[in-house]
Amino acid sequence: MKSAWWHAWRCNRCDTERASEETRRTLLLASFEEIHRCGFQASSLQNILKNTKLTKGALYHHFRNKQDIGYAVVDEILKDFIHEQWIKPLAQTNDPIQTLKEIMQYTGEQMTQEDIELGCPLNNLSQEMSSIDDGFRHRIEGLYQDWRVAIADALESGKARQLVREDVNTKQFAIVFVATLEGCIGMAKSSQDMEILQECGMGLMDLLETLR
Amino acid sequence: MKSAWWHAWRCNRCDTERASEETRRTLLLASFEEIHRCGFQASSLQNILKNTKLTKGALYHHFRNKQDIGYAVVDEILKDFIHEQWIKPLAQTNDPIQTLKEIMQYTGEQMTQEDIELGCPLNNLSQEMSSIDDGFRHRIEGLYQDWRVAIADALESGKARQLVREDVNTKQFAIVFVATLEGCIGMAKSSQDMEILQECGMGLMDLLETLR
DNA sequence: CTCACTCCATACCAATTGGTATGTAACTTA
DNA sequence: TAAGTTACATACCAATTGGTATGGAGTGAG
Repeated sequence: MKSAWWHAWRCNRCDTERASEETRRTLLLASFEEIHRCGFQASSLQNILKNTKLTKGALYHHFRNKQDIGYAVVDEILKDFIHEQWIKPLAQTNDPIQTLKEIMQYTGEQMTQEDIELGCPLNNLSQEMSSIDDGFRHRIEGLYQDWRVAIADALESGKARQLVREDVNTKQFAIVFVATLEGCIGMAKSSQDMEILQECGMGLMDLLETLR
Repeated sequence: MKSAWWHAWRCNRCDTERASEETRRTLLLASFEEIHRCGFQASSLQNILKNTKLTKGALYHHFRNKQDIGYAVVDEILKDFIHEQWIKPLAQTNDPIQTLKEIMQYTGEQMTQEDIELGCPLNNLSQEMSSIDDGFRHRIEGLYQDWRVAIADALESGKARQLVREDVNTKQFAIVFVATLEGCIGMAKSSQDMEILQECGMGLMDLLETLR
């Protein structure tokens, strides 16, 4: 039945459906945090449920199994993050180099001590699960691919505007850029030293400037 | 009792001590491989023992607990690897840039498909355990520190020989170099694509050349 | 010969794991 | 009103986990 406008006024079905989506979202966010803290394999469904005050009934109603939860975290939460933080700004910018530096600076400033300790959730999951579960690997590699393509495309369009040197290998640079960024965050994670992150960031910024 | 030379001829004590060290080494290597495959937390003592055909009695005779095994893997196996592969060659070289490129090339060529899939054991452990266990973190960070210092020192000595530009920030470069290298291996791991590793390697090689 | 010590095997343990079966309240549909 | 579906909660399960207690074979010391 199509919902007419007057159904918005107290449509019980809509209410419960919205509530259901909300609990699913709650489960998903709690799962993301648990996985971010402990890794996927060491993450415990008990802990997730403890934090949400929900039960296994709820969890296994919305997800088929633990693997399904992990996949959903990548497909929904991590994907959203990459798109909002990187891909959308890059798709709109006129000056890709400037935008890349701005995103780096912004995310660097937003980072708390805990963020540094926990590291990049995408990289964490990638390093842990890529060699163990192909479902994870394909999803994660897809995200990295989107990310790199967005950077390369932005740099190519920067060439057209003569804001990027013509001889730059944009595809290769995108690979190195993402790799270096993840590497830097990883270094900061193990050293738990903000200075290391900044030194790394500076190095990357310098590298970016060489593209002009 | 000091062992005189004639004790070498059938010293039963020495035999058993050597055998004991050997089983410890067997356990340690099997643990390293299991951890490299599954990560530390997901690694199973049962699997380790299954591969060695030893038992828990042996394992808990040589190690206090699972954590102790992980620490020993870092302190002995990973440390040895970094020192042999990177620190020693860098300490002896006259041309640090050339040596860095040679090590990269050599390790790149030696890498099997499985090595790419499993990634760098040091980085794997670092990303998994740094935020969870400070014992791991300190040990791993110590290794990274040694590694970076070796690179920076080599580059500094390269300055004296005018093989490295005077204005190079060697300490910062060492950080970026190690971060990028680990990032590249991580990218190759999730993409399972040798080409990605080579593109990354090329980028790093180019970066190295800018130091001359 | 006896005692103690090293090195390792066997058997067992509580705790935790992901997963399932069943129950039930709320709501929609017929 | 009766039947069916959704959205959970509760109770339970086998399997696996890291860890321990005990035992025994081999060896050196006294």
